[in-house]
Amino acid sequence: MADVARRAGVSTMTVSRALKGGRSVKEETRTRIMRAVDELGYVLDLTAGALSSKRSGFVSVLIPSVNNSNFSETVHGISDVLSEDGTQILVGYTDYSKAQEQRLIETMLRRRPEGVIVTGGVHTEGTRELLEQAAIPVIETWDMPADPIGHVVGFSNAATIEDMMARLLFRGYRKIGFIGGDDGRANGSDDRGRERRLGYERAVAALGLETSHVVPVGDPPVSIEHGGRAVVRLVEEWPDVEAAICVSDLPAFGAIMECHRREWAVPGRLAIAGFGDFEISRFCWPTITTVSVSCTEIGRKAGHLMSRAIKGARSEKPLPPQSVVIPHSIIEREST
Amino acid sequence: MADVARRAGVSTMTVSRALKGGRSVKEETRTRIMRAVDELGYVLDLTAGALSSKRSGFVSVLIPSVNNSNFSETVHGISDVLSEDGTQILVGYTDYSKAQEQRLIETMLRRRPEGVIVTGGVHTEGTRELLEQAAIPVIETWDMPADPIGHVVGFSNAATIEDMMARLLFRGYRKIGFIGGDDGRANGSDDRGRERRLGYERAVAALGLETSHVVPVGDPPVSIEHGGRAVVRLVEEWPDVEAAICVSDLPAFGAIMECHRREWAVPGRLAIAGFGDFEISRFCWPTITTVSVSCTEIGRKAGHLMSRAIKGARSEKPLPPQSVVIPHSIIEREST
DNA sequence: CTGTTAGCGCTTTCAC
DNA sequence: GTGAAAGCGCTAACAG
Repeated sequence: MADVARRAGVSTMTVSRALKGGRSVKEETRTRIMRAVDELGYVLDLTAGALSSKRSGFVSVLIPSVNNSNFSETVHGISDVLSEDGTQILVGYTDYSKAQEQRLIETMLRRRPEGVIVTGGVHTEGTRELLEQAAIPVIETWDMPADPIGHVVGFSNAATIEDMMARLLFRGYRKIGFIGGDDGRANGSDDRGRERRLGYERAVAALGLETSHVVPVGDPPVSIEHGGRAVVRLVEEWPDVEAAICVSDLPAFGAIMECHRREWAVPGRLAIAGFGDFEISRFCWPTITTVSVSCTEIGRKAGHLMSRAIKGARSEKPLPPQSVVIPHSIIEREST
Repeated sequence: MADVARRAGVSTMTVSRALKGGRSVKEETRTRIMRAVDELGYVLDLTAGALSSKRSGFVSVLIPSVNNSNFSETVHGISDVLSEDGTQILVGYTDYSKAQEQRLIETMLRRRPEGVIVTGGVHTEGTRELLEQAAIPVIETWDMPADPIGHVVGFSNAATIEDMMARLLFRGYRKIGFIGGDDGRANGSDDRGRERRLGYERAVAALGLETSHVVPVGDPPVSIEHGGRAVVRLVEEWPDVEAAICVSDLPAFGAIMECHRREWAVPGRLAIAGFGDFEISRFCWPTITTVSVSCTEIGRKAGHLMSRAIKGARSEKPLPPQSVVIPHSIIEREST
């Protein structure tokens, strides 16, 4: 920067201002500086800038898995919005493990992110302490935590499945099973899946169904393969079953393919519904009835909220904890 | 760090050494320091460390899209390997646009990454200049560039489809079409798709087929939906067609689902093959014949190579350009 | 609109 | 095995 300043005949401070844009630099001076920058091939060093200004320009984002397009879309939404502020994203994958989440947060805090966005509302005690100590904005997404750490952008996973149950009952189904939604295990737990199963169970109780059946599928990530095996078990264990709700569209798809193999008509012999409105569900045959939640919207809303929260923190006017509820809808398709 | 040093009765230098691990600090001193760290809830500031040591601990990774699990797996592989060195990843999505790629690289270089990993072998002139100026290790992946920037971890996309063609011919198919693989367009081009189409065309010529037919699908990302429409066009335009190779498993899946709808038996009426060995292809009905390339392995190999290259750069012994070829294989399943 | 001064919080380097 | 001094490259804060 000193080289650029010398070449443009100004001080480094003026170069710094010119490069940050907008602020109080005469147009002619700016032009001269930009020319010097180009001629020298100068690239601003944000590391030094971050140290000096105490603004890293980073936000940490933690999601359970790489291979779930729902979470990827949320990250995309966050990234789109925050890149407008020049904020970059540090992504971490927890593999559905809360211990791994804590480890990642520990590592990431060393980069002094200006905010942290996590998935879900269940975390280790250590994670909560780290985040409180860090004294930066925190957003929990994809769920409505009972005791939020900071801000929330989510929805009730249980409510989505209650709605799905209501819809299936309305369509005349009475013997409805549920696939997925295990409790926590050694390798991590699928909290959102468990919530969805709770929604199923609450609906069974509330709607006065006399029978119900849950087929667990093991540790997350719940995948296509699990759905195929689970649907066979469901039908074997409960031959009267008329419909199955899967914890996600992936096992729903696996279940449908397995039904094709066994020549069980879908929805004739068994209706199948999923969760997440994955691309696959729109083009599968039959198309899959599902719960749609805009994952990108979760990300965009979280991004905007984080942007506001960071501005608040910078100006010593912290944003009071916000809670944004993302709407969901039931999309009925051919599989029910 | 000064607070920790005071509490432990040492200098900041000793704290720094203790925190970096391994190096010359008496065990007892280290214990004392760690206790102080815990008591104070101290978190090391890597930003300051990076500035001082001139080692950012970052590597930039650029991939075309969030929503392609193949690329995500490659990132996962890179991240797994590099996290062992304590290196963090800055991911950028180019949306298949070379201009966007250049913009992202410009932005990321401001963080002084110690290396850059890009997807594909075609880039803007500006990108090449930026990377050369930066004088850091560069790895191109997912292709075998004619004129590499630095290192390469990839495979020949054309060769994979030539192999697929040979296999289909061996199985008795003669009238084989190709879906996808457009040339560049306004919104970016799918270079790997184009390479695959070239492989198809080379095979058509080399194997002495008299007829061939390509159905383009438009700008990437090529998706499930495109496959459904394209297969209809293929059959309408070339009623004799016996088999179709798709540029990826996603359109192959879409094509198969569309065939189910129209009651065109797969592979009876039309055999369909894809590329990428996506999870969907293993569980779809019928299961999909595909080209398998280990995406995670591309990532792991690139990660290891980057690790070596960075160590080389640090010790002033630059690693000469390496070229790693990732093997591929044809997986025959029910769809052919 | 521009410049000067004084750090940001660490690590390098050299000395002991 | 440990410490003291001197920055890394930028920007905040204030002055003009």
